[in-house]
Amino acid sequence: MQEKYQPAEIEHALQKRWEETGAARATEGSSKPKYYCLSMFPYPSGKLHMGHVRNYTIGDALARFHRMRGYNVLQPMGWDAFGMPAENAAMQNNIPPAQWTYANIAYMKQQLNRLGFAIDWQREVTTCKPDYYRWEQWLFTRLFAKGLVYKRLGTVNWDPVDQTVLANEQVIDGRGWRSGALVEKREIPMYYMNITAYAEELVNDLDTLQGWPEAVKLMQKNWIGKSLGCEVCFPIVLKGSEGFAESAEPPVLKVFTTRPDTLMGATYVAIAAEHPLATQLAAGTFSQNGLGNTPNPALQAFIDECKQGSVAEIDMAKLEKKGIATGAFVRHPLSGEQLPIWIANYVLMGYGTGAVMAVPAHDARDFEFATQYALPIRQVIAPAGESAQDAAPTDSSSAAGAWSERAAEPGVCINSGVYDGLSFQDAFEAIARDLSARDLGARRTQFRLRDWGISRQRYWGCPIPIIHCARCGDVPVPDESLPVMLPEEVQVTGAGSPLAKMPSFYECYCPRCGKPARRETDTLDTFVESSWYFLRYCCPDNTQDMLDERVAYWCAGGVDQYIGGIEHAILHLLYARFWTRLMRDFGLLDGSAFEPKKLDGAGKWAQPKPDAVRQATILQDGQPFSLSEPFANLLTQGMVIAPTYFRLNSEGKKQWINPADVSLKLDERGRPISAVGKEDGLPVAIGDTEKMSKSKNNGVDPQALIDQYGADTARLFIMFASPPDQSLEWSDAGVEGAFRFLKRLWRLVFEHVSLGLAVPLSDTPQALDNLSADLKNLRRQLHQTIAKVSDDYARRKQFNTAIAAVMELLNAYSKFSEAQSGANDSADSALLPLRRALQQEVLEAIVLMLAPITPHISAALYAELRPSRAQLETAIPLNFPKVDEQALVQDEVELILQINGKLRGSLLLPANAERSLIEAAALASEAAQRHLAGQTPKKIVVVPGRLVNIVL
RNA sequence: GCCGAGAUGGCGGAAUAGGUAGACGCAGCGGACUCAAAAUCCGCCGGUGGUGACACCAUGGGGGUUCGAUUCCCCCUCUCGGCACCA
Repeated sequence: MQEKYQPAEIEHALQKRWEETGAARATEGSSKPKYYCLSMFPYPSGKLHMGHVRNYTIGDALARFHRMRGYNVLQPMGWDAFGMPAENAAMQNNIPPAQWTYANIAYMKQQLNRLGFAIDWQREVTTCKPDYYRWEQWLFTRLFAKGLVYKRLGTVNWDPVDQTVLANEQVIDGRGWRSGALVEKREIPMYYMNITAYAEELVNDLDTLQGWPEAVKLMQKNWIGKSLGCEVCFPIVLKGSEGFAESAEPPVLKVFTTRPDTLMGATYVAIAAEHPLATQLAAGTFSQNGLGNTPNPALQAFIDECKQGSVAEIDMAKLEKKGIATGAFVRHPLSGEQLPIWIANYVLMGYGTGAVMAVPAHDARDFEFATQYALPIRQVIAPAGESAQDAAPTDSSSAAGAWSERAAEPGVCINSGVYDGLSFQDAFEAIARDLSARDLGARRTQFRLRDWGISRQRYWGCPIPIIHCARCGDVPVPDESLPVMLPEEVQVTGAGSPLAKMPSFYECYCPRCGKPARRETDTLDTFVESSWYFLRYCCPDNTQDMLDERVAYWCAGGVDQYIGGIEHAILHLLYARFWTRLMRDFGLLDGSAFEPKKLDGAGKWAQPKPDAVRQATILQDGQPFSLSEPFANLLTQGMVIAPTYFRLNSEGKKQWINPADVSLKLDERGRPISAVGKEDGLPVAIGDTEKMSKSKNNGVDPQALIDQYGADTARLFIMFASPPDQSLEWSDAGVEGAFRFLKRLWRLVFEHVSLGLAVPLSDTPQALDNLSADLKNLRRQLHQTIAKVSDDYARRKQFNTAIAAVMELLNAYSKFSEAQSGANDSADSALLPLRRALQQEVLEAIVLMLAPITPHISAALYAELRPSRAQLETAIPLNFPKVDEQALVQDEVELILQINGKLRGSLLLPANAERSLIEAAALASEAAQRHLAGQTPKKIVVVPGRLVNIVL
């Protein structure tokens, strides 16, 4: 055995062997239970960053742990390869996006292998390759035929100088990031996916996800935002138009409200600037009884003003509330009162009907707006707990005081005529009923969730398989013409869509009538690729079908463990849940659909199916395979965050500087006060601490860490630094400690092995009866540690505490060994063989417990400890240690002694001591006597196995 | 602005079901070994008072429930994530 720990040497040797033997390959149809361990695939941005290392180390640790526990494990990896950064790189470096992407993939794949992840690379999926994206084109055409994909206008950020659509990220302070031009909203035709059709199911099924964090389920629930309320119709009137034609049905303005109980407090209505009524009133095309047909330039000016700025909701929400009275009115559906129609920038066209009834007394936003524009505020709800009499009736703008959150809470109706005195629920019912009777409203369920716009006016994405024909309309590309290939040689300029400038791409013939037609040049949102990649891992080699029955084997009951960043808690996970249901409803995830398929000629899968696969396909708990929820257990990893640094360039734009190129000046307490560039020594501004990202250039490259210390130290350190679901501010202080620990482990094993191997104590049960106290104690700690570590891996998924427990055990081992070497020549040397056997048992267990996290050193050390058993040919050759319950038994326990809840001492008592004995011992103790000073205790609290509290 | 999460020594963090606050590690200080250095090993290490035993204070801030609160409840501050075209 080598005396020194040399990570580079052992890691390279093992990685080579694992690769040669296909150690991480997963095959269907073993008798073991399956465990599908999935990590979110990376965007190939160039290099791995610390977030990747953290994510994939967690995944690998869980995969290896379960393999050691006897599972048939699948751990795949792939590339979320379409997206904007490739186009930006193309512009910056004049390199085609495809070339840039494939180069990054090659580099990052090598980095992943250097970290020793047990990935089954035979299942690698790359989303920018036609053999992947062809299937989403294929499904798109079917979704389109069923109306689950449809076309309508959508609003985008428009850069008027570059004449191009911008992503929200490309809009900085309301300006285009390249041109600096003020961004405008523009409506263009786009394709949408009808996710709202599944809103009910998506929100209801959250309750079935027992393996998901509550926070994620809550965020999804709020995002979908199911609310019960009323649709209320306000008939539109123009001043002076009443009485002309009473019989004529006036057009109505529809609003949605969750608070119909406040309807009598509505003092105006507000519509979004994009609302059709706003457009008509401004243009003078809304007319009634000969009125309202003159254009209103002031309205038009306000609507145009609202068109400025980005479409991002966060920007909209931060806007100062502004509005304009249209001069038009509506009639209150119950009171008949006339209320003014305002156009307001705080009303979103995307939610509900794009119009709201405003109740300033009981809604914070309406209150702010009404206060600003001196609109009436009418209190109609008495706060719960206060009687209706106590609340002063108000009906004037002068009553406007400060807003109190309590005003928005449900209470009892006042100032509401026939509804006075009714509770929220009763008023809701009564008003809904009365509206319904007048045909001016009805109960309605409204979702906050909007349909998913999937068109992108960009090049590096999956082409949308539609052909626009002047005669036939939008025609889906027929199966035999799929895939629509994305040309890989292209000029990206940042102005407009490259595909729209390539006649060779868009010129085509209509598949229906054969006449010249134009191919769609938009590409799909990259969230589409990441919505189903985990299913394709099961069958990436199938050239005949999108999915096959191997999905039924690996995804029975869902992916067993999904691991990824908390930033994906809403969008990605919701889209994946949605797509899984779409594929289910198209029979793609249906056991019976797999069965009769012809699979011959498709390559590998033409082989007879293993029984386990067939059974998974046909029967699962007596039901045919079907999948709705893709991820049974979800671990949302906290962000790896780092400070951002920047300088302003001559145009006033921020140039982000990587933390590696910055040196900090610290104050006495170690806090950064200023920063300078390492190269030039010039000052650098310190920005926020944010998630590592390409756009803020604050990612830390783990490569240096791996080069210096090896993969095991990098893995150990990042897992030890904090629990996986917590965000982690990057600092490499402490890496040294992880490395030291591995060196120390190596040395202790070396010292043990040098004295000759022993048979572990656990293999000689007859010896266990003769253990001395110190042997018993160490062995108890060993098995307590095994129990704790197993629980941390399997249930808690908290690795920092598992590592800490192993470190403690190694400390105890070290003390024990030292004491032993002093005792060797004394009388108890008869115990020497037992001591050696226990040391062997402890070291083997430590090495195995660490194997999921530090697989290389573990495999190498186990080979020294158990040369006969170590099968280094396979990736995870070893069984996880088992707890010996007998070793945990304790004769005496320490109880904490408290007096009035304060720690005053401890008691050593038999583990089975009765309450009376515990109380007596507590009262008799020296500490109790001192504090009691003759007083009689009021009561004594005994918590078995933990503490005694004497209350005075 | 809205939704979600978090805040514990000089630093990362532990305390799993309301029961010893600070495990484990980093940094620091002292010592051993060494010609010396590195490496390694041993000891100390939240604050205040005390020679000491010990006492008091302390888990972002303020209040509450409890024999007992880092943990539960209410209010507030700050930080992080998401907000539909970053992925």
